[in-house]
Amino acid sequence: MTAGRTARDRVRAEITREIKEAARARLAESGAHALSLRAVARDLGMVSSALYRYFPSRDDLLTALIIDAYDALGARVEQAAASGAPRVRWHAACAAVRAWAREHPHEYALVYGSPVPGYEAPQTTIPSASRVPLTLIAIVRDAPELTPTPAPPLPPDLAAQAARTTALVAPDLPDDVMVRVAAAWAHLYGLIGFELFGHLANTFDPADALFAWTVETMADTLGLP
Amino acid sequence: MTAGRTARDRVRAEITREIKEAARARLAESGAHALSLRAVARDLGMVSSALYRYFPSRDDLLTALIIDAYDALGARVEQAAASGAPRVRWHAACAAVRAWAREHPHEYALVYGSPVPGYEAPQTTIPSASRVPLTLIAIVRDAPELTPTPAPPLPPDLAAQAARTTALVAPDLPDDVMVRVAAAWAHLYGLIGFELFGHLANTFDPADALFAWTVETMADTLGLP
DNA sequence: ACAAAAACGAGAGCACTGCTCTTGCCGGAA
DNA sequence: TTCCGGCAAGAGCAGTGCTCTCGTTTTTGT
Repeated sequence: MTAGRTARDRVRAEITREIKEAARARLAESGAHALSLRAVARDLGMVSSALYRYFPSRDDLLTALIIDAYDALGARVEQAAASGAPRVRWHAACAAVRAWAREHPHEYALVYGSPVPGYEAPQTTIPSASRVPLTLIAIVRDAPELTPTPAPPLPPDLAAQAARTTALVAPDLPDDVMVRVAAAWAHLYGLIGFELFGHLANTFDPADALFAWTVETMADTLGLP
Repeated sequence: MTAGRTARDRVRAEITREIKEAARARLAESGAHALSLRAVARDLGMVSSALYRYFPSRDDLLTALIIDAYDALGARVEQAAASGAPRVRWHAACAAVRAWAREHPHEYALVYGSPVPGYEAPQTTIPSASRVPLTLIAIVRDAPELTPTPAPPLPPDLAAQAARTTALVAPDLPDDVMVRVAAAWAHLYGLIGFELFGHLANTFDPADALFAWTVETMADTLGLP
């Protein structure tokens, strides 16, 4: 995507990249609510109006940063979960999400915290946002055999939703396993959110032990070998 | 706290209440990032500078709204979980959190989403913020007998954190049960966050079935009768 | 009961924001 | 060579959080 044909296209891609980089730097130290187009422009020695040639609005800049964050997190998790026994991959993937979140708290808050603008979720973010859950699903799908713990049977509507979802991403996955993965993914997200946003203060903070134990119980629930 | 001694104290409390009410109205329809002190002042027919007699900054107004939101949610959950068999109370409490979150999405995002300001968590919010987790703990503590599912043993540091926490809130609770409640609370938070912030779109949305099933498995994990 | 002190609402003003519009400039295509 | 489109710059608009000052009103201490 950076391969522009003409020289002008190439410098445009380059400047776009620099803008995002500067914005990411400001985001990392001040948070999304304090990300100002004018400040970013000043950091780059431009005037603020020039920025609008590259991003039609502040929200569009944020959307670009959101996609980049999803992709950075997704790549990190995919790499962490690339090989090994299923349970090892599971731990590695979960630990990678947490590690990235702790290293980039403001970017994590941008994508997984409360939606910043009047909230819209542009369709363009979906592929990037799906990378982490798809990785988790792949770990379970690739497991040779699962020995999950007993659980309540799925009511018909839940089974239908699970079937619709598996049809899209992992056709051979049993419905109840799909539901368990979704629940585990929400659990992981909840745990990291609690830690990152300070809801574990004075109780289970630092959260390393609680995190490791919970991830292990998730693997048990899924029946990963 | 509204019982001021002098007439001035009483009108001050009344105006403070009106300001919070107007701010909450704006919050409910526009979100925290669009909450403007000047707009609130206009709604009340005041000039913006007059508002600073009641709240020293915008963040202080938000903090007041956060405490109110914690208390509203806490009261709702406490009432929902007031009586019945432990498992019934558990379902009622979880459903109450979700219902309140769906009815007041922006307020929920304010307290449980990414921290809006440069993030500080004033000590004054702690008692209000603790009401929901304390209610969940009380349900488990009040259960006559628990038959939890097998789980990995607690590593020493996790057991120590759990012991420290139980000593504060439920001295007679076994450590591993405390850890399970904490994990369940994070799970609940994660599930609601996913639903509210649109991360279940096109998969498990509407989330009623996934929510009910997951809450049931949490009750199983805790061994609630 | 009266004066000092504190609290209050209104207004002007500062520095900042997102965003628009206009004005020139300069490089690549016809 | 002459256009024309993308570009940076600047001015400007409406809005923001917040501070300060200035009269007025209410409470408090003597």
